[in-house]
Amino acid sequence: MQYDLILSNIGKYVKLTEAEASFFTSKLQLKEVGKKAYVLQQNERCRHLYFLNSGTLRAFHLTARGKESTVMFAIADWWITDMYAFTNDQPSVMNIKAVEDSQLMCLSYPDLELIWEKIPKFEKFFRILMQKAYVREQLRSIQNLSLPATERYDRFVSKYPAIVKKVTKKQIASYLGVTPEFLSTIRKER
Amino acid sequence: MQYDLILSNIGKYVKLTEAEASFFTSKLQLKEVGKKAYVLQQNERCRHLYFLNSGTLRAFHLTARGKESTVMFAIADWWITDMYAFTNDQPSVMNIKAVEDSQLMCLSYPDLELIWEKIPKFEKFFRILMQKAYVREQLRSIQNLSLPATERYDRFVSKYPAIVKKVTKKQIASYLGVTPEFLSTIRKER
DNA sequence: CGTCTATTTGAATGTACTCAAAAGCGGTGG
DNA sequence: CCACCGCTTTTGAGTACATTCAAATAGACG
Repeated sequence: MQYDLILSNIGKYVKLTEAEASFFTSKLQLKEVGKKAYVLQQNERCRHLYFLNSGTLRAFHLTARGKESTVMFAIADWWITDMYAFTNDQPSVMNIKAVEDSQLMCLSYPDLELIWEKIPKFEKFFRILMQKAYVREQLRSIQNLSLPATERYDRFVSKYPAIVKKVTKKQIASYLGVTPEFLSTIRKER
Repeated sequence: MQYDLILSNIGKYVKLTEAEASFFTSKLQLKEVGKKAYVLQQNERCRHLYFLNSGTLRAFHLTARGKESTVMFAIADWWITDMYAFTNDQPSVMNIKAVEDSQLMCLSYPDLELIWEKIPKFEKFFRILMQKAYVREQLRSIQNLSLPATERYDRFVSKYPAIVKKVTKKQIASYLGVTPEFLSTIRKER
């Protein structure tokens, strides 16, 4: 049922007892959002950490001049939030918006703290989650600095084929840091 | 003495007993490196996590064409390693090199696992460390995508004044993703 | 079917790069 | 202690990559 995916996601890294699993799931809230709905608006407080049961979300930063920069995409089995805003209780620096109808599990920060306190294994799980997220971002930085746009596109397509199927070229362009027009000319060369 | 800085760094987030602190420090190895010495070479295995007691290190990726991209700088009180290579036991994707004479504490992965096992508080500490590192990288990505080089430079200078004092303009340029020549023209406008 | 947005195409522009060379600076050895 | 050497930084000219703007085409959705 609705908790299967999230429990198996956690189960990849730590083993929970029945009691621990049910304590954890008791803190989860189910949320369904329609395509184009905002899960989080920039400058709002970010109250929840989200886990995607199904659908696709996109996190993006919006500048004063209206330029969008995609921070990340999330599909089923991914965790997503504005980690800066969530953990520091600060106005969020990004929007999170549904690319298609999505079902998510929500976890509040106070509940997460309860979980950490009661089940230390969750500290380990989130340590691993944050470690992987850090490595992912660092590798992305290296690629952005060292590779031309054309290779960044090729690598994105081969690394995230499932995401490529779901999102628009314009959204990929804003993830790669190029304009949609330029991505179009890159793709023509392929 | 040599453990004061690292213990106070950890103490910001978790409280250790005397016994825990001494178990932890028993796993640390002191290392001194001279200016320009390599702490890690790209493609080597990355056996250690490092904490800087003093000095300055720079982590950078080197492309086939010889282009350097600075991943991060570290000064006293910072942790640094090739997190990808360290945690996955893979060939490292970056070099780590001393910008000036430096003193570091080294921790091996097997020892870190022992510490996690014996003192779960360290899972929490590293969860927080990884979380902050993730947030830092994510904010850097957003800036790289949304800001022109000139503003990225201004923000770097105001965010990391202590690092600016230690490293060359060329190294800052490779962190910002511009050529030294272009950074020079940016600075002229200031 | 009509509207809205995404995608493509092309022309003009600008930002950042390459290459070359001069100037500055720090370290080293005679 | 000073002269030289190597590397960093600056400067400038020419170039290339990527952007902006405008408009046509194509797709998605009600």
